[in-house]
Amino acid sequence: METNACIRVFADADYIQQCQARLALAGPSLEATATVLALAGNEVRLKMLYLLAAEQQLCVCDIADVLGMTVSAVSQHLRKLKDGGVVTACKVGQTVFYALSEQHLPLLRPLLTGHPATPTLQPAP
Amino acid sequence: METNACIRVFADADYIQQCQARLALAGPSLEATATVLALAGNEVRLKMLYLLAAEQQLCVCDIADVLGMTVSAVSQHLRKLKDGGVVTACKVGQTVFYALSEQHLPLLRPLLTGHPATPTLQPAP
DNA sequence: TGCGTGTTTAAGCAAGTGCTAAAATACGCA
DNA sequence: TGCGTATTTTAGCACTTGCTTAAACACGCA
Repeated sequence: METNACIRVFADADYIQQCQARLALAGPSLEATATVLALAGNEVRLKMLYLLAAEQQLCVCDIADVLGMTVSAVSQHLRKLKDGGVVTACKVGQTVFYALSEQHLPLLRPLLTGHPATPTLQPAP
Repeated sequence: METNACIRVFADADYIQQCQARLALAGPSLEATATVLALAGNEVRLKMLYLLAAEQQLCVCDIADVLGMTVSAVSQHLRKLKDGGVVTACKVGQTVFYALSEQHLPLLRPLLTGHPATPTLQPAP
């Protein structure tokens, strides 16, 4: 009943069905993970997440200054991150501070560590 | 000299520059990571990687059967994964077996584990 | 050599992405 | 109330993505 099974030496139909069963179980979890990775798999957004991991929290216009981008563009990225549950927003007066959300931190932390970084303070040359 | 710095209570120009310095160091590494995450951040490709992690290696048409997709579509995904150094191809006769590459495995492994799975064999109901 | 099978490639297209520019909110303060 | 600032939203547009279909390779075998 397979649409295009090749003439494999071992298994075949059983093998395919076993893989499908595995995927049926892990599928939803994988789809949720893919959503988060798609958010982190953008150069600009990953830099934002890296900055937020280092600075705890940042407002929109500071992120825009650091990245050299429009406030509008940054705001749109942050919206996607917030919708995906990756960051949280905290409004103080008229400025909005964004921070990493706890929700996906276990998944994200290993992706944000191990990059070359200044150890908090770098000496002048 | 900032384009749109908001009136922050602490730091400002110094603060921005410190963040920029941090990004200048981690930037290239983050960009490489973003490339891999963009590949993994696709539902279909993440499932492929998950299957390869479980089965060690799979040929194109078996992946197509398991996912219920066209061989062509699967092949195009595998090409991207191979170009990104995420999987390797091994041609045996006329069938090509794909496997996870060692190169980005440290980054990918935590993303592929922790999903609900059958422990190799599941009993009949 | 020719056919069948496994895979890749190319062209085309609908849908999605990420930016800009401009308008719309939201808030604090005089 | 009105102004200035921080942010969001909208519309528009160039570009990318992921699929389908069809053709092209590549390999094993009679």
